[in-house]
Amino acid sequence: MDEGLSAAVRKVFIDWYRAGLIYRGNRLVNWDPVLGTAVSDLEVNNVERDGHMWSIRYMATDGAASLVVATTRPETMLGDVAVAVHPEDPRYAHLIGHTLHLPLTGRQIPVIADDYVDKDFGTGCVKITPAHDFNDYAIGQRHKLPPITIFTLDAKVNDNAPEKYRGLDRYEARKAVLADLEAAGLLVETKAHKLQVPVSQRSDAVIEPMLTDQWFVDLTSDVQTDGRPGGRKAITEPALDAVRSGEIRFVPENWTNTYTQWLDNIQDWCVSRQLWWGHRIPAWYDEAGNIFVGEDEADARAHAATAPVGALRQDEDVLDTWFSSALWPFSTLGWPADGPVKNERGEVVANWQQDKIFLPSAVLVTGFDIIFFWVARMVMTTKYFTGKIPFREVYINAIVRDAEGQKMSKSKGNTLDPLDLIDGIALEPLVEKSTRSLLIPQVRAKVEKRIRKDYPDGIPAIGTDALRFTFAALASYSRTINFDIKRAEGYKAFCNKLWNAARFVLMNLPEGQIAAPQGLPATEAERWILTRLKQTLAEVEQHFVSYRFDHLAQALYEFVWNEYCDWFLELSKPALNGDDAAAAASTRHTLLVVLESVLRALHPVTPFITEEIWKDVGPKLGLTEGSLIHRPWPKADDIVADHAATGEIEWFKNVLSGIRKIRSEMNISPARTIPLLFADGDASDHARVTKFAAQISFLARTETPQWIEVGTDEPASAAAVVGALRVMIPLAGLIDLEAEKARLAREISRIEVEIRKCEGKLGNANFVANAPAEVVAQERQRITDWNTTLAALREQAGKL
RNA sequence: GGGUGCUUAGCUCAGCGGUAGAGCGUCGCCCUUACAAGGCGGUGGUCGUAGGUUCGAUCCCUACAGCACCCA
Repeated sequence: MDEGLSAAVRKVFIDWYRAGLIYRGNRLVNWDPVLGTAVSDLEVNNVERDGHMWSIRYMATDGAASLVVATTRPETMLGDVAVAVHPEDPRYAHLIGHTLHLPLTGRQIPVIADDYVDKDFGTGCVKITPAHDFNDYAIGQRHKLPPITIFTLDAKVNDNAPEKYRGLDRYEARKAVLADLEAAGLLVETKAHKLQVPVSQRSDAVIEPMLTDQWFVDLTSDVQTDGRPGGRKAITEPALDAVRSGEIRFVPENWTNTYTQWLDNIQDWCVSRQLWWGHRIPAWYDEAGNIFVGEDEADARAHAATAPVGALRQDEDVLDTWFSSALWPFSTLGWPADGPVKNERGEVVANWQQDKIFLPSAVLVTGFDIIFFWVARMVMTTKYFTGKIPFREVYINAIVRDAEGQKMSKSKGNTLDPLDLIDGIALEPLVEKSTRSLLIPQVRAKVEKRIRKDYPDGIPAIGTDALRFTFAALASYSRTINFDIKRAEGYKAFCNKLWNAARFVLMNLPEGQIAAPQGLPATEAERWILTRLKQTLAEVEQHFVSYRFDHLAQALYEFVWNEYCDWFLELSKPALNGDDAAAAASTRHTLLVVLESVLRALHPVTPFITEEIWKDVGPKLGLTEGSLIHRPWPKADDIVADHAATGEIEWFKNVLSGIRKIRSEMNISPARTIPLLFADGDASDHARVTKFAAQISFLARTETPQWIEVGTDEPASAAAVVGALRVMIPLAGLIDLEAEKARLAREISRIEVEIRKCEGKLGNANFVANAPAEVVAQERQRITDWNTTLAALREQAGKL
């Protein structure tokens, strides 16, 4: 173990001990009889198991009466010290204060009254075994009944029990006890019962509550007997306040409740473990059992109030692993040394004097499953020992589950190795790998079956960037992520798309650097894509601030694919190949500039592919950083918006989509060049058609568009409507007249539905009176637009 | 028992008071000179159930159901 961190652990233990905040006590703890160690409450899982509820009769010593207790653990009766009933239970009021024969033991125990007892559960009588049940322990304390431990540390019956049961395992003892009760006629009833069984997280062994000597951190007392502050005041409350006051913020916010609720109900922290690895507890005992705590034996002696009796012996136990983890925020910065900390090669690895400025750090990223284990305890120790909070924000990420929503775990064989997702793996090796460590044949068969069903072709190679992008895209505020490989495959396609877009841009550039054009970019398409880039970057920045990586990934995905690739790259083709040299030069530069900004924005999410592409892109812009990671973050503010251009391009997209839709629905081959006519429309439509004629022809594969003058005959055509403009494709030889009529009819009825919805709203006096003016205005605008479209569609239908 | 979430298209998930969205799947046409890991165009949802608040509810409130997790 690293000496610097060991020093931190020792100092914390010793300081807390000398402040009266760590104590050694004989307490009931969660004992793992397989590992032979105490474990903390947090390391115990309660699982539902099928068991039994046994009813046992205890006879009163006066011979007149008896009562029946119900229990799920009959063997613990060997350690019973009383039977409790509810003080207001009329059935048993007459027995309170009497004594009972405890069967099989020859002991006598009292009947006591305690309102912990639930009158309606079982028989209303509860056997009290303080040494092996937490609730019973509390009752025992209240009634000053000394506990009787009946198990050894490996859960076998000990010498406090009658001889016949000694040495039996707790479950063998159960059988023996039941058999003897049965024989004595005292077993009244046996019935099936579902019960909560405490199970050790690490060993899966059933926990046995056991009275042992352990070390505890006081987190619950307000004030010590000598007047010094107790653990609640000194440790727990400052940690609560740090979050309650907003000094530390959880993202998503609702985890604040989880944190505060736990701290509000916290118990003292059992920090000793009977394991052979870990930080050894810096405590020594003399032959009289006195405790000496210190850096080492000499220090411990020096700080002792009394002289030790005989030789000192160090505690064999080690500290809970979370004890040292709790110190991470400051132990890693060199604390408790007050200067440079060197490693074994003499290199300075930390220096508290300098490094403490990194406290608090900005953010801790972690899973909600260790909010108690780790987050809360870091806050406690950091506040106590440095007076500062450890971090300002705690981002709680979701936990990844398999496609069926099951928590991934090695014992279930449903884990996915990230490397297998990145590189791909064939079915057989995947099956072998997933079942290799499974020892139970039934589980093995089940896992194999599931894998063959879920991944019949193995796992395709997703790639590092695509996997990273996938997790970003899945990182919403929800608490679980059901991992679906299909989603990752989609994002793999995105990486491919980006790669190909870059190839297109680069292959269209001449040798050498690409200079920026004088003044504004020459074309509206450029000014539009720059405006959209500006908006996207602004959005991305917001999503970083709010930790919405899913929205961030989505925004960049949409910009790259749906706008840059689908529209700008396509629009650049006529510009690059057209006659306007200035437009071509300007477009080349804009293609490059937007790509370079996108690479920067995507770099945190897809670091490798962006870096690789940038190696070619950066130099073309004369950038000197040499590596994408050295480039500054792209700022929305650095880009000039042009909203007029946006309007122009939106119009263009509508016209083009209209033509494409007709082509597709009328089954006109994409390769075929078709005639194109425009009719009606306003002055701006005329100007736009003139401006975009070449691009429309190029991208829609049409002949040069022609206008139909008002009043002249027009050929039967299929038409799309954009505002008041009719975009028409003559039918002759291309289109089925009936099919077009049907298509128009569908379109008309769809719009009529929309109009009726609008009319319904606007016809409602309450809506007009109560809704905000802008909502009403928006509704009026919509109905106007729909009516314009409808009129154009009807005119077109009439012409057929 | 206490608590916290979730329930939206076939699947995985966004949206959370004012025209229901994405990816994958699916259907049709296309190997069009960056990309078939692609292009273009479709299909698909009374937003768990029942009440309530509101001019208006997938969104807010209440109850219920189902699922998940946390703490006893």
